[in-house]
Amino acid sequence: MDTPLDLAFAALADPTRRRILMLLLEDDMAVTDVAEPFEMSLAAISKHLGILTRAGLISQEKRGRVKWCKIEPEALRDASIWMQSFGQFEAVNLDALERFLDQ
Amino acid sequence: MDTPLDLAFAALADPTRRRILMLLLEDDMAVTDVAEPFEMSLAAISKHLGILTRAGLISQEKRGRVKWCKIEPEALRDASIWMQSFGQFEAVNLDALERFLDQ
DNA sequence: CGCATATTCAACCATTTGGTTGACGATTGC
DNA sequence: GCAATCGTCAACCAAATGGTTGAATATGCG
Repeated sequence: MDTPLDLAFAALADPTRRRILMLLLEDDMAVTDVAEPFEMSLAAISKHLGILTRAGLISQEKRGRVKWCKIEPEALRDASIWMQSFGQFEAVNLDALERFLDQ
Repeated sequence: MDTPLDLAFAALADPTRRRILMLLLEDDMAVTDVAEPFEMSLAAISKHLGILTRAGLISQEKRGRVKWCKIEPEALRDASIWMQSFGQFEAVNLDALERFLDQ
């Protein structure tokens, strides 16, 4: 039972997957072309793309025999919002406030 | 060889650890108190706190026999920046632009 | 048709992860 | 001093992760 947030952060935790996202930022790409710059098998990249897809960070559409990969930055929004709110509420840390006032 | 980004995202991928961060948002806490609301052993929580510490998301300071856990939102900044830039560059996706212009 | 290309599937493997339990070291309070 | 408390360590376990290879499935091309 992984939440969307679980899936997004877990997907982003792998450097290969972050590199893939960077590639797709510049252009939609076929699976084979995504795999080209990596020193690992096509099957491995295919798995990574599956993880990114399940996390909603990319989408894949098959046209003919090639499957196009497209970035979906929408899914990053929830994760980003989570992190933003995390940063904001920090101001409410009472211990830190008390220590500050005690100085 | 995990980068700071790897460590931060991996740490955030676990819901237990995100709950811990939410707890620590309200207050600095001792390890035992962090563990209290969770249905798992103290040792497990201690491990989670270690992971959060290595990721730089919290810091721990031992005063007497109790170890205080404090949130460190600074470490989220890099991850947040990464995600922000991810969203921004999206506008440069040429395929998407071309499809738009073709409409 | 028949071959090449694009991608996934299935089985397998080593390592990591997230949890447990029980023993242990450090600190505090009566 | 001694018992209780705080937290970690070590050993162990099951399941997930990230990779491999080889076979299988579409699809396109000459």
